[in-house]
Amino acid sequence: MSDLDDTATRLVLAAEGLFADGGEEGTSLRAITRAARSNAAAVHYHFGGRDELLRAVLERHLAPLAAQRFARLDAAVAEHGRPLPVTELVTAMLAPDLELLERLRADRAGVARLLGRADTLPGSAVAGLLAREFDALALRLLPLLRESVPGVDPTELRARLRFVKAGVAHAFATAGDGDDGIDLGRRLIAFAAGGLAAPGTAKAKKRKKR
Amino acid sequence: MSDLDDTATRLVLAAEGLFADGGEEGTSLRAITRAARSNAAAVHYHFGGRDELLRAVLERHLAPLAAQRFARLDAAVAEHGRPLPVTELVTAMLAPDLELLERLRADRAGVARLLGRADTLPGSAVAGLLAREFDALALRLLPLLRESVPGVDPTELRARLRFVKAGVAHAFATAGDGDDGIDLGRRLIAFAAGGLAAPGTAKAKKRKKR
DNA sequence: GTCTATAACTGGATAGAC
DNA sequence: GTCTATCCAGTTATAGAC
Repeated sequence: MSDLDDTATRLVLAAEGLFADGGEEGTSLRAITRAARSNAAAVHYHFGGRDELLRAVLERHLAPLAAQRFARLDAAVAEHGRPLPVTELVTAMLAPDLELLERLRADRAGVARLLGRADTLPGSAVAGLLAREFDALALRLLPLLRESVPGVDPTELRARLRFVKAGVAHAFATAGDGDDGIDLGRRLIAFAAGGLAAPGTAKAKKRKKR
Repeated sequence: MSDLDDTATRLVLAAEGLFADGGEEGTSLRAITRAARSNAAAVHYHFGGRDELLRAVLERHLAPLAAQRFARLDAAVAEHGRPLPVTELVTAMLAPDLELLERLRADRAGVARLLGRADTLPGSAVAGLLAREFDALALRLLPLLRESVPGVDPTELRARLRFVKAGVAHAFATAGDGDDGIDLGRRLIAFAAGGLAAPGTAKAKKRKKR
């Protein structure tokens, strides 16, 4: 661990703490450099500016999550075969997020809230990052989901995946609000499974054939 | 309409437009007063400061919504009696929001996105406002929901209501992203109804009796 | 790679005239 | 109620010594 007190690492960690409980726009570069016992020039040298530093903070958590989600899906398919039961599918796709949330809730709830806000942040440095991750996940997930929930239009399934994502983001964004207890993960999985498996909003189709 | 070009009204409207497509912290008081053809002193005279102006912008949209939701619920109960079918319950609680979203999507998507971000805004001027509205709605909704979805723990139902709220917020926050079509409202209602009605996460209960 | 010093601005707030 | 003028603390970014 030669980078434990590497300047760049100290900056990312300090930024994480301050962005977490001060808001992204509310915390200044100066506050960060003060906390990291560094200076503004170092931030520009290592990251290029304040926005890219925020991006680095988020990616440090999000990149591992994405990898874990894919691994869990592979494992679930290997264990249960296809079609995957909806609950297994939902559990596999949400487990890494929920485990991270559980880890953060104890002593770093602010970081969880920051991650929960991430995909609605106005700043452009972050936009796209989350969108690309969602697209990649949806690409892997939709074929499985279509088998698990037959009879629902694919574009509707994709919309439902977005709602599930919103639920996850909400769980992160409200971490530490008190009453959201330790069952939140199980409850979110049950809710998401029910929502994904709901009957489709079949309307009068305008297909070539009828 | 004596207040059409009232200074306070001009300020609120200008602020709405700029907060909407510039981010809440990204737009300055000066930009707002320039757009409203007014000045900083007027903002402080009428609202007390920049944060309270943001609060006024949000409340102008949120207050009518809250009233409409209660009215729709009353109407739904009057029409369908109790217990209310889940889909009717969900439709009644979400219709005002979805109609507002539809109205905004055409030419004021930025305002929709602002409202969607509202309950995760770090600033303290807004916090509590949304929380109080949710509490009031949940107080009215939970008794109805317990009848419509029997056999699920009340605290779990409350958690599910939060997930539904998150879905609504998400729909607003992503307004104008392109692919989220005109069916989003119907789809959200179907998803929410399915999630609310899902089987409870019954676990080994530790009750006095067993 | 790291720092100090400073440039070049913009922020919200307010006093006080009208 | 409305404005101008002003205060000053705050911001990011960078030049240039070490």
